[in-house]
Amino acid sequence: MTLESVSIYSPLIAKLDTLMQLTDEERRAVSELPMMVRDLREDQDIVREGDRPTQACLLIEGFAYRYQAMGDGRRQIMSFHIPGDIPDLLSLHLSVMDHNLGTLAPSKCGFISHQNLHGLIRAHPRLGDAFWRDTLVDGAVFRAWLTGIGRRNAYARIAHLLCELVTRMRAVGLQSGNSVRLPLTQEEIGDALGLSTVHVNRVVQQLRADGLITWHAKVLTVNDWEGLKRAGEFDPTYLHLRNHALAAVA
Amino acid sequence: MTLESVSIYSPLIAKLDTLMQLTDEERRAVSELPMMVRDLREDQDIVREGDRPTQACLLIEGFAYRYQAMGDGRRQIMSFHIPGDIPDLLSLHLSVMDHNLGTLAPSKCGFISHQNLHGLIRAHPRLGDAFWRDTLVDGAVFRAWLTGIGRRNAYARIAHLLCELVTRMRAVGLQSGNSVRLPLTQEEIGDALGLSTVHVNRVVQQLRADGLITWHAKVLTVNDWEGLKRAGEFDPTYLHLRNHALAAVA
DNA sequence: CGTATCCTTGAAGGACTTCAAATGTTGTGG
DNA sequence: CCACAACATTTGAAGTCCTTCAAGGATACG
Repeated sequence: MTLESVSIYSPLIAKLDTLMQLTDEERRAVSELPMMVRDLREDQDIVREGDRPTQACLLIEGFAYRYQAMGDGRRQIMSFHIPGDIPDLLSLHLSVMDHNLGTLAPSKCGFISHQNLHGLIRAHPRLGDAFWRDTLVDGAVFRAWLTGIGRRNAYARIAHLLCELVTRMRAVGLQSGNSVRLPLTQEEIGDALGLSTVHVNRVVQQLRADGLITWHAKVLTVNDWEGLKRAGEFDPTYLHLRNHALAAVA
Repeated sequence: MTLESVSIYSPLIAKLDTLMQLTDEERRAVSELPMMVRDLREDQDIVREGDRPTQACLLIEGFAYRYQAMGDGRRQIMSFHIPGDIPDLLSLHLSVMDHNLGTLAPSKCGFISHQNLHGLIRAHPRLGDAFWRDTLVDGAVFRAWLTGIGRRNAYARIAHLLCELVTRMRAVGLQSGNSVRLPLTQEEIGDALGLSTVHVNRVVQQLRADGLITWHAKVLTVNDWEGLKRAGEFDPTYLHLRNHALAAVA
């Protein structure tokens, strides 16, 4: 990728590139997609349960997450999202949102109307397949989380989540060395993995003591990748990354 | 639906009907889809983790489930499937299976080649949308399970699962009165909800004692639908059923 | 530099698991 | 149609992983 091609479309193209080999023509079509760009603060809802969106939200910069609110004020976080993701792409074919989407950090978002998305897909069926594929990978991640919450203890669960996030960020070039910028609190980790904040804290300390990670000031560094993978029984197959993207993970 | 139209395609058409209003032309196209029909015994794997299927499996009769095997022999069940479902439809765009698909009861399956499925979608784009939509609902169910396993206690979790299964079966006409045929063991419930068999047993007894259900000889009867819904905090929105299918649930 | 947020620590309690064994049910072949 | 094996459900008791409650530090940001 040349320098001049770095734009608000770069994260999306990098992401699509992990899903499918793009032609120049397809790359051009994507980067002509009309988009309304907005800057969002931290902790802001983008779409809410019950909404009927007419557009989808491409995350360009920042960090987002999806969650379901319980009756008693607790919540279950069901996914974290990084630049290039379109977390509510499912609204293209599911008219009513069954969960919320919000930011975890100050973010830049590009809103794309369903109409334009449908048009792009009609003109470029292979891109349609890539988008469909993207929503299927989304589902695969839910399945992996199910296995973690249902059958793994807290230590393995947290290790697995960290492996997933690092792998996904590396695949779209968001790492620097062995570090990634992770603007997550321990409370959010807990809400994602079905654990209390207190317990997350104790387990994270254990991961540090075991020499697997250092995590400070929203920067996560993996000191022992093999060890962390082993601890979380992490196998990246379920992310269905194309080989070149997996290779970046080593 | 007239009597003469009852065929091996009926479950699929009933299912697609919960997703989208079908035209007669689309109905005809679906029922001309070439299909290799096979009868399967109970407890038989249909597709395994690591496989690269070239066909998808339509469940015509019986009961199926998807699961991931852990290193230590335990497993996490991630979904249950009823006639009309195509549990491995995702293989259409995800080349490698990241989980297993098997039968829970003697079943009749129709195997449809990816090639024919792609052909159908090309000729009838609206059906393609319906299939995409189906995989999105699949994902919505995973999210609902995530919330259950992550944040609900055993009592609510089991109640929620029973509500979901009854609702889905009713939507395609598989109920009889307040009863459905559920060929699930308590062990399988446990493997799906992240609970031990022993604990499932105790909680099911509680549900019975509370007058919500009777469950015997693989037949589940709901005695107090409102009570069961309340116990599981069940809201069917996430199943994204069309109104007519939801109405059948009352 | 103060205040809100996040991280950390200790202690007590609870939901669920594990182990072990008895009882009940279903299907099969003699 | 009974006998028996295989499987599923049920019960009891002990233990554990994780939660909850409570409070003290550290860190970040205006």
